[in-house]
Amino acid sequence: MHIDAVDQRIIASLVADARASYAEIGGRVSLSAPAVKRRVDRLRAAGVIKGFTAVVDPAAVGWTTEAFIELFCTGRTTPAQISAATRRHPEVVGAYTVSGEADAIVHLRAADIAHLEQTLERLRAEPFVTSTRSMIVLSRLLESPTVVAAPS
Amino acid sequence: MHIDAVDQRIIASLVADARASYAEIGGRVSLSAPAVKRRVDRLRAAGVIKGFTAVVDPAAVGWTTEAFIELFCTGRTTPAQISAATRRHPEVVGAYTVSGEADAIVHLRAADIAHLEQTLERLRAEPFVTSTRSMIVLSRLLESPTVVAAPS
DNA sequence: GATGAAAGTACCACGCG
DNA sequence: CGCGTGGTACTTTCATC
Repeated sequence: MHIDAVDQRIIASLVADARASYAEIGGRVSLSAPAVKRRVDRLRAAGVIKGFTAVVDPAAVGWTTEAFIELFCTGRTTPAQISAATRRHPEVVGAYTVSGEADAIVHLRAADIAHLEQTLERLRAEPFVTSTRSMIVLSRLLESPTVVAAPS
Repeated sequence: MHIDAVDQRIIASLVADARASYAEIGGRVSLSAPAVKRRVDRLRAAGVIKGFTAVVDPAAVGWTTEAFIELFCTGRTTPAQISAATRRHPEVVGAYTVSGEADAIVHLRAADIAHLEQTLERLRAEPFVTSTRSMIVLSRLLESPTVVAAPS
């Protein structure tokens, strides 16, 4: 699947405002509304655009505490196991296997410290977890929903 | 600002599909389209809903490499300094000050390892950075765009 | 370009303090 | 009685063919 410069600009438009009309996007990229729609449909079908979502302030819905947890796992732990385990916890908003000391890093979001501690305890109870190292988020400096700029 | 159960369901609807029509959301929460629009406008004005965005597959736009970088800073470094510095780099998709050994954690997304290394070098060149520790992401197991479930 | 749907606006009705 | 919230009616804009 090839993504040209116009596709890039359409994607950038939708990332900036997913509720923009096709006509509005078309005006920005010099295309008619139906032409934009066809491209968007194609991008969605190709999996480039996975969907459209609202950006919600976590604090406003009561989730004020955040942490990154480094997971240290037993020798024979597969990414699939970690994935399955983290998926069971709704507090997990991100999970990645990484190189370095730790085997994985988990991004948690909870209502408060007590809730976070409780989630951490549940994570530590997973059989393959040997130890964890917590980094409580003191302040969120930056968080881009997505990035679409072309690679330099 | 008070968010009631209906607001929660509207938010959940929009997180699931930001391009849903007001009538469609209204059908789900038993409200008329204008009533839904009024609530959405109110939620946006209050900053609960920060905006609407497209969820894009980073790999599809050529950004295949990802890392978390722990930053260790000089004694008198303010969060504002870190924020300003990370904001200058488009590869930074998230930045947080944290408790623990490191002072901050930075989430990077780059085209490839070379691009990542180059970005890391630029970050390390910031005057307040004394050292860094990199965790290259081997696989992304999970990444929720947003969370809206009510705190338990 | 034409048609049907959705967004956006205006105005009125109801319930609560 | 004023304020908040919801509904209906209507106009304009957009999606879709």
